[in-house]
Amino acid sequence: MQIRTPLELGLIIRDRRRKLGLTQAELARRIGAGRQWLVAFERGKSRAEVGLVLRALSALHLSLTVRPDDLPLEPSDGPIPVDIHAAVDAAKKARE
Amino acid sequence: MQIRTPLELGLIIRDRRRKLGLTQAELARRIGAGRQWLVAFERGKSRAEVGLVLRALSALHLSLTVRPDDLPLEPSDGPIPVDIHAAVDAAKKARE
DNA sequence: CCATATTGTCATCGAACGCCGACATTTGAA
DNA sequence: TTCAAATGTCGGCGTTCGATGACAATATGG
Repeated sequence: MQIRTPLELGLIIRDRRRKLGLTQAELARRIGAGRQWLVAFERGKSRAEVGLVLRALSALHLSLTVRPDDLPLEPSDGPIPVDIHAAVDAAKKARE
Repeated sequence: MQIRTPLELGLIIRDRRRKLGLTQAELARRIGAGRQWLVAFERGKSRAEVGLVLRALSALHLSLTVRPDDLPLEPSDGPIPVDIHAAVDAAKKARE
């Protein structure tokens, strides 16, 4: 599964946690985090610390892979390229 | 590439940034972060916020994928399973 | 339905964040 | 080597984190 945003990460972890029959409290305990941290993270908390996220993935036996994005299999009609400048600018404005 | 720790993530981003001929200041500017954040993150900062990390990956055209860890191709002799309890406990002690 | 477990929310608090400016160090090219 | 660019470090500042406990709301099953 392709990850683009913190929310996607949260949803994936939520689904996996449920498939494994774990409660939020149980998973939180296993990764050494507070239960509320998991609640917020599964709901897309963007400022969650990456160390805890990696521990959560590990505890759920989910492996994370990074690879170059180029070399599109379908040259045209692939995923729409994101203009990160626009995205960041929009985010900054949204912050007020 | 398989990611297990924040440091691995930082090193991958550092390598990619260099391959693309970007300076820390340039990349930081593009993702809307301070230059010092990138410095710390590339060196393994474990408490970096995940939102910025995802923006960095995106800006470098690196795609992130998550998949279940089971289904080992080599049933025996594969990667050593991590005892997350021990890992978390060790980390907590290391914190003092 | 009711009882219970699970999940979500609130307020508090110390700790660490990320930003910034300034400076030290390292790197790389002329 | 020399010098400028890039990288690393420091202190200060306001903000937000994540842990905790307590409570409300929402599943879940008997």
